[in-house]
Amino acid sequence: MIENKHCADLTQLERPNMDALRGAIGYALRRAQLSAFEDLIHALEEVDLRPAYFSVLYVISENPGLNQSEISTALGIQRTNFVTMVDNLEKQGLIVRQPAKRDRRSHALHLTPKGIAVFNRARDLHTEHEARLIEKLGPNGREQLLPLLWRIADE
Amino acid sequence: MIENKHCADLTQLERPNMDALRGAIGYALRRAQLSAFEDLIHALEEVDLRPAYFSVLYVISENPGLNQSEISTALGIQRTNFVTMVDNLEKQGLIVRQPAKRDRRSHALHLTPKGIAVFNRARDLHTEHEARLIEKLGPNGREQLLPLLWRIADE
DNA sequence: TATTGTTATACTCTATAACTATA
DNA sequence: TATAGTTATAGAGTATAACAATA
Repeated sequence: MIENKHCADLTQLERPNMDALRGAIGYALRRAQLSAFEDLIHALEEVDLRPAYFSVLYVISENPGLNQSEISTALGIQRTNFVTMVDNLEKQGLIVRQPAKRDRRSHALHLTPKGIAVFNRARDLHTEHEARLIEKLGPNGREQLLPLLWRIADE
Repeated sequence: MIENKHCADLTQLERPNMDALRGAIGYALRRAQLSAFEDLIHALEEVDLRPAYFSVLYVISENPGLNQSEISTALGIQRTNFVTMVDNLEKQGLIVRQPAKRDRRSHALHLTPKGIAVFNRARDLHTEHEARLIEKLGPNGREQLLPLLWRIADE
């Protein structure tokens, strides 16, 4: 008798056997990514940024003056969808499109002073998020995990 | 002089410095998950299944007769969105909603004979996909990676 | 001719509120 | 009163095709 009659109704749901799926790398990657993003999305609400927008500010911050194609390609975002993201970040007053000198087709992206301030706060929030993940992973977990993930992601 | 004058035009794009982002666990998880799914999505095209639909067939296959809430909860899919997925799988003739015996509100899900055949083929395609990931990860890569991912995903 | 940025568009995924029938 | 399933709907995110300006 596994069920306790006194509290059996607390959970009517049968727990499916998930053993095989939990052994699938892609499924585990998906669930881990969703769990990590759930935490990050919540953490970045304070600065009104979604994870993808934070990553765009990150790349611009470390590479000011690059054009949209260079940034979107590096992030794995299609140019066409990147336009909307740049529009939104510009509306928020966080970045500006400046006329590029060498190629008049392209726009050099830069953070505004407000963009720098918001990004600095976002980076702190992200660092706290990262610390929570590292605590979950345990000793050396991050150092083991990162190279494995990039072996899958690179190329 | 890094650029070679004879082939400099092959890549006009400057490569952004991505070092900091590549050290972020969440970003690495995202890129790895997208890369893995790109392969799986392509692999499952033959059987006209998306990864999430394959995971549903997987759970039903190993747990026939469970209701929609039990399966969707285990997969982290909201009940409300799960309805459309069950509709689509039923339209494809892969599963059936059967009247549950104990609770007339719920539907017991089962694979049809066609569903079993399609799932068996999908599982083979998935096994080949998994082998490609394992090859990328190298020796013991999978055994190191899986527990780390579930440490992040569980709870 | 090729590339940068853009618009338009469509499809998938995800999230919330409210309803119905049963429990 | 709570739960299983459903509907409706809105917002992200993602994909393709086509265009103007510039290279």
